[in-house]
Amino acid sequence: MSIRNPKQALYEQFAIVAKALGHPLRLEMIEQLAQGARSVEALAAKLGQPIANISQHLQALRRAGIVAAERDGKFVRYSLADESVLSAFASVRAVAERRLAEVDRIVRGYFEARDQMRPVSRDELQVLMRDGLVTVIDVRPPDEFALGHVPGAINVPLGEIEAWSQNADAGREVVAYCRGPWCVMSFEAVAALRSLGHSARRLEDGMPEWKAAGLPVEMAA
Amino acid sequence: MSIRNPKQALYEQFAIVAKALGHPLRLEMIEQLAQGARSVEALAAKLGQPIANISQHLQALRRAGIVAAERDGKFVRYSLADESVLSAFASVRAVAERRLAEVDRIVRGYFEARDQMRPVSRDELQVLMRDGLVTVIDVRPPDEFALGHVPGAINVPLGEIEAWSQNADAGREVVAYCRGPWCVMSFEAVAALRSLGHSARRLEDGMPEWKAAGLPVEMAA
DNA sequence: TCGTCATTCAATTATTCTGTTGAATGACGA
DNA sequence: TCGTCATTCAACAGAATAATTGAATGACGA
Repeated sequence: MSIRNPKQALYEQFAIVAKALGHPLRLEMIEQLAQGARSVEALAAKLGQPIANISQHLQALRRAGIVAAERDGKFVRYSLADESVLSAFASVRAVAERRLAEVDRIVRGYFEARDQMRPVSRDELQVLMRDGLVTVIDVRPPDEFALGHVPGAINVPLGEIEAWSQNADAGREVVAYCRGPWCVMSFEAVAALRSLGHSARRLEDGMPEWKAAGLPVEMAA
Repeated sequence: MSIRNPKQALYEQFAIVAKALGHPLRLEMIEQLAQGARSVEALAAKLGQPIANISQHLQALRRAGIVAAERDGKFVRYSLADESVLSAFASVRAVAERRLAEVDRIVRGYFEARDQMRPVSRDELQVLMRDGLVTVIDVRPPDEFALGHVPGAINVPLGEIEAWSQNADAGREVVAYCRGPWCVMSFEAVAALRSLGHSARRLEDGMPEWKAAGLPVEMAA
């Protein structure tokens, strides 16, 4: 244990990152920080935890290079270190979603007792679209898009995000959605768009919920 | 803590996956399993660990849905549960690479010092092979080679590099690959070949990435 | 049916992690 | 310079995890 070859040392570094992701509260903190920078106090209030506890978890995340700290007046504002954190979060979730039968069960229960913390709600999106303030993209594969999508949305499958973004107005905000709140594709789309300099957010949930809410659905021509 | 809403329960499931990735030995096991299915005994031998220890870590990985078990005669063969595991591994690594200063130091100090030449990308290698310009050697042990290798590659385990090079055309460039971007064997192979007067480079990554990219894989006869 | 043997379980100890408390730090505004 | 207040540190108890040992399982082959 004391004598480590470089290979083992590397694995230890990787393990530090994964271990930092290995706690429910820290994951929740990461999702909060994905919405924007937060002070320790704000995070603590949001998550209903003692401030000192949040502070310590933030230290752990910082040691792993997952979050960055920046002083802003009296506050220290924490934010995600970079976009790669979001994709790591998304792929951990992808493993959990595909493999843990229990997740399905929990997710179903979750739809009934949802709380408020998704970036853009359906109602909010309707207002934004009515006022022409955002571009809405549907990142699902074309066949799913053809079966019904948010009126006015553009179909931009994940693989085409980068090409599409080059012709898009970089100053206009993009709202991405896919299959639902636990679908990774819209996370990845947002991460990709942000790293390309665009302003992007996720829709709170996805197509099935939109249709279930009785909102208009457009079919392919 | 005892009363969990569905959201927290969900984060707990995600945390189980991340926690399972949060141990150097388990990460090493995952890299091994990315090469192909392995028995407990084979893994233990490969990593120099007690069998019971490996078995317990495998249970942890299985609980997290990261590996799958399948009985094969007397042995239980473990393998990665699906492709999403590899991408989770890769994104954890990406976070570590970008953010941990120590990783940079380790990588520069150990890996890059041994390989100042640009590694060969997969696309580049395909062109070089198509045009017959290079000899490709797979420096992994024969058992891993047998489970799948780059078509046309020759299996030259590390210990046989010197003997093999004496019968090889010294004017022909060699491309070596092994288990992946962090596998040391191809670095050492390239270093050995260069010191023997050959022209040698590494493939940028290794076998699991080649297979994951959907490129053809050849099995042993 | 029985022995073999790869694998798993159970129990132990050492280590690490978690959450709480209260005190210390240190930047800002007066 | 000093008080205020967001944040961090230090220290503790309780819980979880890791590695080791030896015994128990249970599927295969004879």
